[in-house]
Amino acid sequence: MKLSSPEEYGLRCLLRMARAGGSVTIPELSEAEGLSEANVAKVMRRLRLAGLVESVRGPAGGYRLARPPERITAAEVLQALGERLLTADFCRKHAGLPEICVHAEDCSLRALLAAMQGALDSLLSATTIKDLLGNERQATVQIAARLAGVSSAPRAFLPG
Amino acid sequence: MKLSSPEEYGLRCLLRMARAGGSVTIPELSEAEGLSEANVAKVMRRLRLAGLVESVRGPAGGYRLARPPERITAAEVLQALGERLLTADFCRKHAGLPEICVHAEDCSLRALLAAMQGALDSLLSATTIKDLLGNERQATVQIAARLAGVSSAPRAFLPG
DNA sequence: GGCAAACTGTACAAATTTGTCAAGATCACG
DNA sequence: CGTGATCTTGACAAATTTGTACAGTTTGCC
Repeated sequence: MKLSSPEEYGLRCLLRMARAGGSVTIPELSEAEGLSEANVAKVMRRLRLAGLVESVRGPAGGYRLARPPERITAAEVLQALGERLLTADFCRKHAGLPEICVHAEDCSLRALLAAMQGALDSLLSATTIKDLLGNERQATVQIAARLAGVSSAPRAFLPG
Repeated sequence: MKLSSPEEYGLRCLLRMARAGGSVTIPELSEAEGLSEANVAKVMRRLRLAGLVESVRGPAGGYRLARPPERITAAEVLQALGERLLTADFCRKHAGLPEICVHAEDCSLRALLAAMQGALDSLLSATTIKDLLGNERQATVQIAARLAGVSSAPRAFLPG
């Protein structure tokens, strides 16, 4: 069980964009993340189709986040770039007999997958891009706070 | 993000074995799960190397669980057949620059992966093969009970 | 209008994962 | 002690995933 390449690269690119603040080009992301431009383009396309980023063509173009970082969840990103653990066709696409899913074993496998997905969703839908902007230790603290249902560092509005 | 084939097949075969009670052969598992014998053999080998099942060769041979179903966790099974979300070489084996991991973005990705793995471990190490032996609904209830820290159906020892 | 920078989209190549095959080793039983 | 059922193992083939190439489109700027 591991993250697919698009899932990982998509997260990395979004984090880069969030840190950069404004508009970022494919060559810039390519350079920063050590990925080929073609590969970055492929990932960014999917993020655009999912509505997580917006693109501007032509010189001075590039990508920008479609929403502020605190309103983009890790769950949305992974959903946009990969599949869930338990898909609708799970019982169809696997080995052998079509009626195999009526057996108890397979159904309980579905139960396990559903529980795993649920555990991940709790975490991922509470975690935003903004939570991940610090270093590893800071991000760990933010994620833990989210899971505990504690709003991180409540502070006054800053004008502008 | 999805289960690898060995992970899925291994869980299925272990559930079959647990239901069967005693010794089960590769042809039997192959038939029951709709997998080729060669494929079953490959998966069972890894389960044996991980110490989750024991094999007997020769006629009347086969595989049996190395421990009772309530002492084999889903976490152990997945560990035996696949990789964890965050491996030691995560920062080494990925695109480009070796020093890329000193950057804040990548470290916070590590934080996310670690949190995801932690959430899954909580679930998977509390869930045993025995919890999955019923049908889908029953398994769902068992898993939920484990997560809540409630021991399922406490009952008296049975002699033998 | 022409050029260059940038995104878009499809088709193809490379790498990894998955599945199969075949030859070998072990053992119960007669 | 031979035979057949069974597990064991490494090499190979097929499928999927991943990465690249390339030909296009858009747009700001001169």
